Amino acid sequence: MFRDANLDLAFQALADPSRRAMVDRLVRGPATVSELAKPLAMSLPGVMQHLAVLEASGLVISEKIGRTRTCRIEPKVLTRAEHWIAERRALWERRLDRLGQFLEDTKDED
Amino acid sequence: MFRDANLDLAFQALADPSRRAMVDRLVRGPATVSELAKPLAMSLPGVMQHLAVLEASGLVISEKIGRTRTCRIEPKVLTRAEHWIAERRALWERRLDRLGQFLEDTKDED
DNA sequence: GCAACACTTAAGTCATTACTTAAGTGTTTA
DNA sequence: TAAACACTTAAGTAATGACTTAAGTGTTGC
Repeated sequence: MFRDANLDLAFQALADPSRRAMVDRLVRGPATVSELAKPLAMSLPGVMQHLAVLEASGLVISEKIGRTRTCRIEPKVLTRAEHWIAERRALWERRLDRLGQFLEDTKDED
Repeated sequence: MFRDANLDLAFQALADPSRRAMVDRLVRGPATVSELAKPLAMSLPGVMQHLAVLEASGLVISEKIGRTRTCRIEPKVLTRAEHWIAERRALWERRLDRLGQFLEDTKDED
């Protein structure tokens, strides 16, 4: 449970606005490196490096055909990150409920 | 929509396993700095710096009473991060559905 | 009052990140 | 076949991150 390198890489990847923009583009369908680069005020090697981070995290996979590389989302890691947060929110809400119940139960005890 | 510094900070904060361990502890209820530090093989100033990152991201708030500082989760940012992912997953699933429908519709066209 | 306690600040180190420009490699098109 | 295209590699730089140790501040218990 501790030292989940997958989550490290996933959240790290999502922490950068350029990479989130790339993910945002890719959930709408596959794209080439150039297409991903177009809206980003950045050199192509810069985009490649972001892509490498996204691939290392497992959020994105890509395949080269001829001279163009096509990238697509791989949703498993995205789902895992979402679940990590959802579980913690559930714990937090459960605790709030217990707290509310406790306050309710002890409302007029003194 | 672009340049969402809140999400930058939130995902960045969650990218570190020590900070996730702290969040994990705090969703179960408030804790002092020392309590947060105990399971982390790290000096207290190290923990303080992680706490500063968590507070800067808005994931955690803390209050000092006497000589002890008590930390607690502030769930808004956690929820926002979860929603960012959930929206992208929804977009991705919607696209898969459209694609499936398209394949279904054109199944025996040739 | 003074020692233990619970942080807190400061400062230094080493690694990683987010870029850049320049110079490739292999593929396609005219 | 030569130029344009779509990356790709390499290398350099400035900033940020994740720690550390040492020294400090204010609070509490004896």
